[in-house]
Amino acid sequence: MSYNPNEIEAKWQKKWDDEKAFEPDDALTREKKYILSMFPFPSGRLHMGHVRNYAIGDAFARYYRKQDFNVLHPIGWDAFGMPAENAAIKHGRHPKDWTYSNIDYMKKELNTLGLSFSKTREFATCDELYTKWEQEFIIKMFEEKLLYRESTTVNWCEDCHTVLANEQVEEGCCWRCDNEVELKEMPGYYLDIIKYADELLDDLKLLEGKWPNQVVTMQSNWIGKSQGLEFDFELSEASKAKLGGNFDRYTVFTTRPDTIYGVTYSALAAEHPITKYLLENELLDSDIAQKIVTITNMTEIERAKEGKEGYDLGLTVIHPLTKEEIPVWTANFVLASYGGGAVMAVPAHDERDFEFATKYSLPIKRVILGGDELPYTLEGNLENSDTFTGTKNTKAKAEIISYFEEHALGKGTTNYKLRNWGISRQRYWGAPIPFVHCDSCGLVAEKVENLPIALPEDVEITGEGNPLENHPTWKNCACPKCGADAIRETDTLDTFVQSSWYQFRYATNPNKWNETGIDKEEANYWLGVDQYIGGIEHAILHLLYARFFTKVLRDLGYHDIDEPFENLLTQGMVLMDGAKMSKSKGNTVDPDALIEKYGADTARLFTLFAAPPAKELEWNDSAVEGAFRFIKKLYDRNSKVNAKTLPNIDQSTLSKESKLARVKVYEALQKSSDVYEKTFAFNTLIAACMEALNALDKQDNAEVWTEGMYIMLNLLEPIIPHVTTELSEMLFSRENLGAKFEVKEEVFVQDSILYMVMIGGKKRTEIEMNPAASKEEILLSAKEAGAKWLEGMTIVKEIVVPNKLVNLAVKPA
RNA sequence: GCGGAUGUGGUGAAAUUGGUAUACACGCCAGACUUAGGAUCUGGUGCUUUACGGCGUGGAGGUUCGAGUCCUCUCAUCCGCACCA
Repeated sequence: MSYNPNEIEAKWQKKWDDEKAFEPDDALTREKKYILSMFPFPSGRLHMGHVRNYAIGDAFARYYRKQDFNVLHPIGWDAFGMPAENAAIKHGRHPKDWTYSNIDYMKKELNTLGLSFSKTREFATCDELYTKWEQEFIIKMFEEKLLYRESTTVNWCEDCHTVLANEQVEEGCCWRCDNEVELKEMPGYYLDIIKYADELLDDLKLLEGKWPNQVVTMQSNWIGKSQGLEFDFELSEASKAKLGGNFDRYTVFTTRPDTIYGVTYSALAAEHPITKYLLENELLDSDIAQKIVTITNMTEIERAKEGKEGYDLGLTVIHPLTKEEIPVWTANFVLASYGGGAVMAVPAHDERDFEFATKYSLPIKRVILGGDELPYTLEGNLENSDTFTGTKNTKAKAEIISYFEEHALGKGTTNYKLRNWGISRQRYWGAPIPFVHCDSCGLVAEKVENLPIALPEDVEITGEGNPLENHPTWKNCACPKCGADAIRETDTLDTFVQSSWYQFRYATNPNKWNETGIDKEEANYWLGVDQYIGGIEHAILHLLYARFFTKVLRDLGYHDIDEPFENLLTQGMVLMDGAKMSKSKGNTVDPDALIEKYGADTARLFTLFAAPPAKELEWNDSAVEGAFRFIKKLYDRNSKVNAKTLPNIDQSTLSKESKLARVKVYEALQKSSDVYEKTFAFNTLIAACMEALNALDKQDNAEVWTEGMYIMLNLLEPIIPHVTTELSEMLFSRENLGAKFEVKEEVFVQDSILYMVMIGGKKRTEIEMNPAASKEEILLSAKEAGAKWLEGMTIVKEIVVPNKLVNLAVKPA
């Protein structure tokens, strides 16, 4: 019978379903492994990236199941989001209908891959039951003041008609549609992620060595912690008067308090309240005012491209130490969103300040010695700095902060680049934010017993405005506090909120899903995820938010876990002709067609064999053929097996070829645990199995064949489960799949050992030695064999590396 | 600019962590079987040289009996952040 993947695969997929073979054990007693591939967005069809992601995850899950771990390997659907609404706009389909029918279709596709998912724990994040618990968390966060509403300048994508979080802006463009992001002032809901910045940063240490370095550093840079001094500049009397007595002072932040005596001007952001006041009250020349307004209309990227630009505001402040009067400018390089939107400028020791001062002929005052050229930004002793003169600048930082604190002029403080997470989206297809606006009570959280606040089904989605806002009745409600007529919040939650806690939802037994969002005991048992697998594109967004949510939910008492994902494997992209597969480029491979032609096992084998998982995977049709050939060959060799159990082999009776075959089989066995637990180099494990099969093929001992197949089918089962299970059932009644193997050392004992002979560091010849030969005997043989190259030479050093080589260092006699 | 990675045959990639570089696979070449082969099987395949040999892991040095692996410098490519005071 020849290999027929479609038949075999359908058979085992059905059997696994019928046997409910992959459900975790409800008794939380055994040691566990939680294996999770990032859940998919139900876009409509599976792509090769999914295949790779789930093939890797499945290999881990099946491996650990075989090692007797209690394995949780779930799947679900990240189901809210813009594409559902875009489909509605384009094809007139309801987002809910579009989403759930996509899920149905993709579920079938996933099923043909033979993945060992728990099927009872599957859910979609748009299920109302999921929304219900998410809304509960949101309300709790509001009660704990981790969630607040404020009106501020936000990133707005006109294409998506919604606000974006900072993390969702890539080079000034929307992460989803690549449209240029605009700035807009509007109210929204924020989660206080900055409150957790220190823990998020510090706990990265726990992930070192378990997460890719790159991801750890990216998160650390994104949080962007810096320490320094915060102090106030007091405005001069004349300036106070000019500002109508509305301002006395403003705060600045610096990481370089050591340069405080070098301050020659101060600069405010165009959005700073003082700048705004001057504009609104027409206290500036009209052409300057006009130019400042132009700056406020530009994004940060545009401002950066523009070069340094600024205007004298005609104000002065008092230097806190020298009491000198210092001019105040507005400058386009001062960011409104960081450090209070105002800076002290030290042109002598800061490149930006220097550039600006040079352009506008502002004074430059040197306060650190070292180098000839300005700006000087390296270390050195202070000068022109009153009592601090002569102190090393690194030391002076702390001393000056202390001085400010002692004299109540300012304080040491920490700043982060991280901004609070804006979670409102002005879209329909998301989880409604469970709040109500009441004329008398203000912002009120919905009562928990009223959850979920579900989406109305009868909406018109046109792409114009917020569909919930436009709905005639949905937003009308009673205030949960006073009962008066009130208006429901029409913003929905960012979809990243859903993916921030799904790992806990899976861990909760579905029979409790009605009663609780997260079961504490089960969460504590299953989490953290022992192996998380997904794309590097989530290095900041999802992975940072999920870490944050984990800590918040811990502090709200839902569980005791600090980090959600213990080990992270970021898989590389699937490429074709050197470019990422995409519909628009037309360089895609359809997984369905591939499975139809070769079967799921070939698809899985190829994706794991062609490259190590973290690397990019270049698609190659003929290499897919190669993977198929290997499976076919493996299948054909079932006729070589002559027993149903693992034979006891007398090593001494074997031919050289049979001995080598056993070596290869046991080498593959040795490799296996290393690959699953340390290196993740599935490609090398597969190569080792190919070598073993090639070596078996070069000999004809039926017992060696039986042993080889018995072991190899076990090793390959996590990678190509259908064909291995089929063969295993046929040959060994599946007993080898659960078997544990000892590496038999006698297999590696050789009759003779080949030593390489190096003379003068160059490989010259080889000698064959008895394994029991002494060092002296080996050297003697080596010298005999290498006599030709030793002529006229004196040996200065003799090195024997056991079982490997002899190296004779020589020099001319 | 800052940070993180990566550079090995025609291609995807290995190398027990300092010990015979190129395992495994694709491709290519030759042969067998075939009406045919884009099926299957067998053998070969780093470069160079008639040969002995020489040279080869981006480049240049260094450490070592011995370096793809360690050190110094350098080049190239990819990714992330980017006026964060």
